[in-house]
Amino acid sequence: MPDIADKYKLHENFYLQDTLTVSAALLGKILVRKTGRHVLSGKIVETEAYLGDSDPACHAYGRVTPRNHTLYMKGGIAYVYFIYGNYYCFNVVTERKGVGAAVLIRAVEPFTGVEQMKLRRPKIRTEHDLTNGPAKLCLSFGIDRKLNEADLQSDEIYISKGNKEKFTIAVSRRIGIEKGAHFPYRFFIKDNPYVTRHKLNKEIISEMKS
DNA sequence: TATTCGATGTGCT
DNA sequence: GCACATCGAATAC
Repeated sequence: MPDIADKYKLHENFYLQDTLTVSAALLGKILVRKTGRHVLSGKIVETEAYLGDSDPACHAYGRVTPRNHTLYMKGGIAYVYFIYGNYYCFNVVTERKGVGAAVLIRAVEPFTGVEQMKLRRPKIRTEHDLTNGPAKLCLSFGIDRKLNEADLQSDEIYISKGNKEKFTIAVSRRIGIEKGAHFPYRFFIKDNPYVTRHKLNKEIISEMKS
């Protein structure tokens, strides 16, 4: 069943651009997840770029393995990995086949399907806790390893254009890593309440307008 | 409010 | 064996 939002899906060429460009450009776009009759969606408010086999923080650093081979596929698919024995993180693969780069979606602002998200996360305290973190949003959106390598032109998960609002993009170091930690590869919408709460929010390296 | 710490399973060395 | 792109409960203040 076609959905009105389908015609606003980001074109596959969007994902073939430079990874830092994609990482910043994804802010304000809408992540859409369809499960059964439900449509869950949210505005992307925080991302991190992982630049491929030359970036020591990227899973593609080093050899090709069963886990990271997804990263080397053509941009425009999902890379979902399991972490810390409990959680999943959702990435968008970028650039040409063989580059090994991706953008981690770290936080979204819920748009539709909030009640369904709450059913999946009955213990949250505030609405922010639904999606202000990479593993939290995967829980709320029902994203797990079954979506690894999913085509972002598919209906089960995709990203569409947002509205034309203007906002300030802030840039900081990446969160939760040790190798390659000093690179300014984290992008977030300044002052958006759904951004991950972190001390790096006060250590903004640069800003730009969307 | 800020910081610490345990849970947990998988992939790679 | 150990590191790990996290979370949330417990603790300290």
